[in-house]
Amino acid sequence: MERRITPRQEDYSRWYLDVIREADLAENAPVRGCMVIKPYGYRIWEGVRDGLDRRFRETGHQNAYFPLFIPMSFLQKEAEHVEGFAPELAVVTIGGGKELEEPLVVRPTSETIIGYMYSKWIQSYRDLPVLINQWANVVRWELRTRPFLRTMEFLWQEGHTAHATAEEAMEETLRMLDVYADFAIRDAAIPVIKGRKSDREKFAGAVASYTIEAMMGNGWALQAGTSHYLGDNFARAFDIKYLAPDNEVKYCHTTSWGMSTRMVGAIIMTHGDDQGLRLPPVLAPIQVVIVPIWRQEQERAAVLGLADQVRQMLADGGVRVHLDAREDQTPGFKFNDWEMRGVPVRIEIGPRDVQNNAIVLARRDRPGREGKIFGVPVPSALERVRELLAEVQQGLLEQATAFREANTHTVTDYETFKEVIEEAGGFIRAYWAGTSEDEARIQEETKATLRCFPLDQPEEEGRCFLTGAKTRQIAIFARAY
RNA sequence: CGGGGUGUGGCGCAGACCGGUAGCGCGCAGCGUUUGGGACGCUGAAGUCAGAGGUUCAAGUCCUCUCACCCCGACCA
Repeated sequence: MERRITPRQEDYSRWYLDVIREADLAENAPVRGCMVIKPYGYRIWEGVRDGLDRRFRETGHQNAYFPLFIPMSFLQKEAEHVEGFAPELAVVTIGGGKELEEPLVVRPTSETIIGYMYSKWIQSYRDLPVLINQWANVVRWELRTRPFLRTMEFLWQEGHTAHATAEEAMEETLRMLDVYADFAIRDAAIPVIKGRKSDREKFAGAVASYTIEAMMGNGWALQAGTSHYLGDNFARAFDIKYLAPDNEVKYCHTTSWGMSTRMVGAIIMTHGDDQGLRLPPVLAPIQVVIVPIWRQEQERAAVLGLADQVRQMLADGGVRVHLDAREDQTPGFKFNDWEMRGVPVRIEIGPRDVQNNAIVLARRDRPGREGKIFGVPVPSALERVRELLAEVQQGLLEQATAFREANTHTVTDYETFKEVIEEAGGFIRAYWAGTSEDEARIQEETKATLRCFPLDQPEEEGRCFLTGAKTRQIAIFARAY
C-alpha cells in the first residue's frame, strides 16, 4: 500500500498539504500565493457561508456589495489603518492602457469605502443602526502563504455596522463575536476561546479587537474570526454623523467583523487525523456515503437495489447522501477514499445485508471495526443515521475540546513558559501585566504571541509571570498561524 | 532582499561526475478476470528534458545567461 498522507507526527505541515491534495479541496494556482478552491472544498466553504449567513439574518443584518477598487486616498484618511495595511496592498496604477489619475487599491478590507458611503446614507438617528454584511474576496500581498490559512486572495464576509452610541456599537461587536463562537462550536465542532486582542495584535484602526482562538492539531493557535469595535475612528475619518433627538450632530460608532476561508483550514487542522480529513456532519458536503459490495454478477442487482432504496430513504429524510456505485474500484479502496475525504458516516451494503434486510454503519470519528455497527434493520436506517450524525458531530467537538484541555498549560514564571513552548507546545494560560514591548520580546525569544485576553477572567488576583506585578488579567499565549 | 535547493509524460522520481536510441513507479485508455478494508493480467497513449545562447560529429548530460517554484531567514491583519 502506498502511503498518501504523511503522518502528523512526522511533519505536520506536509500532512496538512497532503490532506488538502488527497481530499481534493484545493490546489495551488499559477499565481504565487493564490489557490484554486475545488468543488469539494468550495462546498465546505458554502456550508460555512450558509451557517453564518443564516445567523446574520437572524441578528438583523442585510447583505450588500461594495466595489473591489478603492481610491488610495480613502485608505489614507485613517492614519493607523493605512499604516497597518500599506505593506500588503495591491495597487492598480494603469487602466485601459493609461496611467490613472489616482491609484486604486484592490481592497484588503472595506472599512474605508463603506465608511464613505455610510456618511452619505446616515443623516438622522432614525437611520441608525445600519447593519450590513458583504460577501467578497479581498487581497493582501502576503510573503508566506499556505492554502486556506493565508493566501494573497481570500474569500470572506465582512460585516460593517454604524450605531448611535458607543454602548450599542460595543454590544454589536460582542454579539457578532458570540455569533462566530456559536457557529464554530455548533456547526464546525471547533471549541474556541473568545477573547480580546492585545494592542499589538489588534486591527489597524480599531479601538478594540476581539477574536475566537482555536487550537490546531499541532498545538498552534489560529484566529478563526474577529470582531472589531472601531469607536468613532472611522466616523471621524469619513464624517459619518447623525442628528440626535436633542438636535445635536454626533459621530457614529462603528464596528466590523469577519470570518474567511481560513475557517476551512481550521476545520482541517482541528479534526483531521492520519487517515485524512474528518468533517463535522453539519458542514460535510456528503454526510453519508453508501458503498455497495458484491461478489458475483447475480448479487449485483439486489445489492444496488437495496443501496438505492436506502439512498432514497435518507435523501427524502434530508440527509446529504451519496451512493458510490463506481464499478472500477474495490470496496476497500472506496472505504479509504471516503475516509480520506472526511465523510462522517459510511453505509456498507453487501449480499449478507440484502438477505437480512439490514445495513452496516461505520463512523469516521472512530477507526476500524470499533466504529462499525452491524445489522441495522433497513426500516430504522434513517433514524439511526440521524442519531449517528449527531453523535459524530458531538464526538468531534468533545475530542477537540479534550485535546485543547490536555494541551493548555498554566505557568507562573518565564523559565517554565519557555520550556513549555519549546517542548510541550499548546496554549499557555498565565497572569499578564506586561507592556507591548514585553510582548514583543517574548515573541522574539519564543516565537509565541499573546493570542488574547479571554473574556472569562478569574476573580482571584495573581502575579504576572514575567514582571511579577499583581494583576487580575489572564492571557493566552501560543505559537500561531 | 540574504542563504540553500529543485526544474525530465498528469503526479512522484531515476538518468547528469563519465555526452551516443529518454526510463521507472503511480495515474490515464482498452479488454478480461476480480470486488465485506487501498485487486490483478495483457495491450496502449502520453515528454519543446524550465527557457535562451554556446561547445561538439552528437547535449537531458558540459559551459554561460535568464526565468520559475520550494525551504530557511527578514517582514506581517
